[in-house]
Amino acid sequence: MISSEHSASLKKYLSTFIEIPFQEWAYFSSVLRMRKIAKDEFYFRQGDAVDEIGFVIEGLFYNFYANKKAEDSVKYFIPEGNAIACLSSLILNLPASFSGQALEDSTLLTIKFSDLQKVFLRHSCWERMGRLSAEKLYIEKEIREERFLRTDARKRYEYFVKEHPNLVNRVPQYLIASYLGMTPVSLSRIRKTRK
Amino acid sequence: MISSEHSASLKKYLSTFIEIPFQEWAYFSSVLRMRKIAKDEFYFRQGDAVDEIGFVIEGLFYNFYANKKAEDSVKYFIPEGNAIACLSSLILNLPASFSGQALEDSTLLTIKFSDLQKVFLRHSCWERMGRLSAEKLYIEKEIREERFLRTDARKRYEYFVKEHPNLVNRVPQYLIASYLGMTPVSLSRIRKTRK
DNA sequence: AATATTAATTAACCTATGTTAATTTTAGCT
DNA sequence: AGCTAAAATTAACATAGGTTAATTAATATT
Repeated sequence: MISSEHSASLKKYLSTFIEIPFQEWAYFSSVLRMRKIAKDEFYFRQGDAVDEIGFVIEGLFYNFYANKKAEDSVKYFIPEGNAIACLSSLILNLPASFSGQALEDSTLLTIKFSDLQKVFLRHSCWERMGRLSAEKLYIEKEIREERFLRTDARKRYEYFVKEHPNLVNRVPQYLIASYLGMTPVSLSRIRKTRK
Repeated sequence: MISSEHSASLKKYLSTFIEIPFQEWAYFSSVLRMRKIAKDEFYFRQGDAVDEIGFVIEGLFYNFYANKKAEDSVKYFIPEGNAIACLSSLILNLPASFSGQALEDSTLLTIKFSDLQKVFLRHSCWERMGRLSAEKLYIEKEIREERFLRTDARKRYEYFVKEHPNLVNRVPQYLIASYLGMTPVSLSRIRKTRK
């Protein structure tokens, strides 16, 4: 059982989507587990069979595709207050297509995907929560698509600084470069010539 | 009221996500409208207030961002059997961030977003359908993200040919180029040097 | 069928970004 | 604090892909 102190941040997160009946939250929080992951440790690795979703209570993760020859490709940063999972693999029941690794000492609340499937059947509020959070994730990816489609490297960095001011000094620069689809050398040049 | 002949393809599509009780389908199909859109006509325009989702029964659409100076940026192709909407605008209640235009004479079944919200409250099967289709869209965008992040122009075209063989000869080449984030000149060069 | 329009190809040239490698700075360790 | 390793910067050079413009091919129109 997780202390309410620890689950408060997750409850707050979920409450942005739905109102959770008391009983439902009681059940939901009973299937949560807490897990600490030290800096540089993996939460899951590309190729793993994954079967849970994590919620970052404190700390910071990043997801990345491991490339054979080239540098890894950073897919996403996940700071506290956000969910981390290889969602497509959970849904399609495939091995993880990317890895998740801690950039700081972190604490997660985790729920098994099978338990999540079960709560979907308990009460429609969970189904709704699932829909709304999937929609939110979709919109985030849509924005990312738009950036790759319409903007060059310099502008992508400008957007990043504007939209993730908290990450700029918290994440190594070469990972930001990778997230934005450019080399660390290129990002360094861009930073040098900013107004 | 839409004839069952016309709504069959939508029912089939939705049935890949959920089992729809008879009564629910009766209601759902009663709020559908049919709409024909001729080649080159817009379904919606960037900046419009949009309030519906379309399902393509026959024909083909594409969504694109209109750029000030540069060519338009193609976001997506929507052939028959797929849904077309500016989803983020519906969800966030914002003007459409891109346009949707017919590439062929097309037929749509449409549902008002407000009616969709209502069916979500009628029966949890709809909520589930919403979740599952949002998840599906998310996964598609995730794949697109991965392509922009890890692969060069040539490879992106190879994937396109492999994954959308039906579109290759149905869509003007310069739109495919735009969809893949390159110029028509560049795509022409790539095609010239393919094995 | 002839004409007009639009799309695709080709060529010449250009630029943003990649590559490699050396140098400096920063952050971690003991 | 001093040593080590990792990250960031810089410079020199390479290249994928952009730009412009001319040419050819395909499509639509009368």
